[in-house]
Amino acid sequence: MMQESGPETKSNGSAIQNGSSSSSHLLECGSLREVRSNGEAPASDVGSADLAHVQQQQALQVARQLLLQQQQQQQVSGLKSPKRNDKQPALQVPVSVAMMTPQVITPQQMQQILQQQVLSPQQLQVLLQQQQALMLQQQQLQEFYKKQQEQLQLQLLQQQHAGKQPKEQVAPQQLAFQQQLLQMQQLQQQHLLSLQRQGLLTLQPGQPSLPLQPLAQGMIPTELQQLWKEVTSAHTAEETTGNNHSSLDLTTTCVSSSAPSKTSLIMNPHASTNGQLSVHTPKRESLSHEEHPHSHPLYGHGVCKWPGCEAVCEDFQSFLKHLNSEHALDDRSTAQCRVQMQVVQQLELQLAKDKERLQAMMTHLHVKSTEPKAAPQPLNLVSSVTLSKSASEASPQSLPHTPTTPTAPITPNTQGPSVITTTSMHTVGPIRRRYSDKYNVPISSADIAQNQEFYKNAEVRPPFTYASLIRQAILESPEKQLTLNEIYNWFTRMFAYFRRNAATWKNAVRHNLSLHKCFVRVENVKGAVWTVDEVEFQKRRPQKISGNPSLIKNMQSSHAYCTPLNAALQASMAENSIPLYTTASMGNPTLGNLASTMREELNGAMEHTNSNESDSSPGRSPVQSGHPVHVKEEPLDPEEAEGPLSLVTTANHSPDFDHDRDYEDEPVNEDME
DNA sequence: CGTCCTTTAAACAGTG
DNA sequence: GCACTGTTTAAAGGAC
Repeated sequence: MMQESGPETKSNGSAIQNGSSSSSHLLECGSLREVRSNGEAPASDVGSADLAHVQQQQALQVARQLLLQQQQQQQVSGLKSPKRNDKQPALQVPVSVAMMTPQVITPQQMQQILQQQVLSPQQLQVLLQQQQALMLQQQQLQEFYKKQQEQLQLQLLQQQHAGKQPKEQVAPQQLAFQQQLLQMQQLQQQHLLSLQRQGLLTLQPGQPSLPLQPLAQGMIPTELQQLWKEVTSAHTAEETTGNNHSSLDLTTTCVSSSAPSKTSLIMNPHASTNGQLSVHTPKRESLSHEEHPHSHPLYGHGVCKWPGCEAVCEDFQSFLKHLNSEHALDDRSTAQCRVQMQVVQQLELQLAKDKERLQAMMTHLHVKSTEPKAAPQPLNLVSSVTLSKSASEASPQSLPHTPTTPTAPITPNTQGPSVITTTSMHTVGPIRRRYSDKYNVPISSADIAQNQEFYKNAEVRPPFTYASLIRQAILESPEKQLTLNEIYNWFTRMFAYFRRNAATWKNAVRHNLSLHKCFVRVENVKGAVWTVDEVEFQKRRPQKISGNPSLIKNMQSSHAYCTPLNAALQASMAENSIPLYTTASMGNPTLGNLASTMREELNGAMEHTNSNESDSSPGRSPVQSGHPVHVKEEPLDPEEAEGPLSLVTTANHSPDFDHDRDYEDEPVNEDME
């Protein structure tokens, strides 16, 4: 492309740095195991009998894990094993390796898929989010481990002063605990699987005894908790902690994420930042919020996020009051919790299915990509599957720009989830494929919104026209008007794709602004701003409606419930005929809340999520789904843009992007570590 | 095949 | 003179 000769590319040479965050986490996670044995912080009062007991339990646990793993590998082989690395002994898969399983896609494959858009962005987004969740768990585990080390060392110091405990007993104890940690790591992956398979059926708050059985195979949460307390709390070692509540807690949260993160939730206030997949039970909340008041998953933006509640709570204290009064452990809460559990369960199921599908698609495409004729950009790859740093080094040949590293512009302030970036997906390729024409459907807010996180990070060309994007940018603004530069900024902020080749797309933006009558230039005090003439915009809408049926389907379904996650899920649901969604979840805001909660937690920063009203704009889906309905069956509400999208606008920690006229030159460095 | 639409590229003018 | 903004033209490609 010739755009490099444009004036705006002059300084791009040095600006773009390679992303560094993604791989390091994996590496750290991987190295955690090796480091682990170094911990020499001894500990406390656990007698040797207890120790023996613990070790016995561990042996049992390991055996059970192995069994479970084998079972899962057999039964779920369709899901993940197709591309499993065979030299990796199944029994020893550390979590860092196991977690790579979803990423076994080669960058080539990923790229091709992205370019061809055979996957709906929603599906990819779901995948990304799931990966983010996993990575977050890793991080939490790390933090947890560090904390544990610190505490153990503290206790060592104390005990050395007290002359209480001989050192010999401490080392094996530490070792035992480290083994526990190791197992916890190893269990993360399989636990996810087990969630998918067993899910929340086991989570019955009213029946604490029942749920433990399947989960305990992997976790033994009570024992773990007990062990922790024994090890860490010398002064409370005598106490028995395995009461009903604790088992309920552990069970509940084991469902939500994983044992390690749950443990950290309970015991390590620093480790619980996000619980994306959490099912929030009252009990758990009461535990976690005490120590982590700023990240209560049920509280955000002054609103109680208990499914279906949305009560306004000015501050956190009032929220706690509200939570304890309105959502106490009663029948109603329990029922709601069950519903939520089912929702999550379905989500997990769906995730599993989508993952399987993705895997199959990847496999399929990989075969094709090796064919001689294909491979439009055979060198347009990144080198590492694991989102490693080296990915950025393999710059696409036909794109002289150093690849930008969209290292999680999503959540600059929450490094955790952002680990999963699309570093491995960057570079759309030298040749702009005109696949977007297939989707030359004027977008609605929801369309952009549902994929925003995806496009924010993946350098994939959004399948929306410039006009649609410009309109979206303008409508999203508070005053429904933007200067040209602000439009530029919106593009770069919302789409990783537009962080390069600025001369080209900026020219296109200007061209579109001038060309389309729907964009009205308004002289302002401080210059000129651009606004949208919706009538004009609507006039040009009934265009060809063709293209990917699934995409359209996604669009359709998403409009009703707006949140991106919802959209993807619903689309997939529909395809997979999962009944619960259409009945239990769709009808009430539960799923919407869940989805937005998940999104929020992943985003790290967010504004209100009015998933109820936001941008459903039901009048749009017929148009977009190909039904040539009359253009203005519904007065187009400019407010619609303030739904999910505004949510993302604030996801960037720096709302002021006026500086990013040089965005192309300095892309998203802010969130690099 | 023609038309419409979109994208890309480029030239040009006005302005600060 | 330069950068930015805004307009306009042209060409190409895809969809209908």
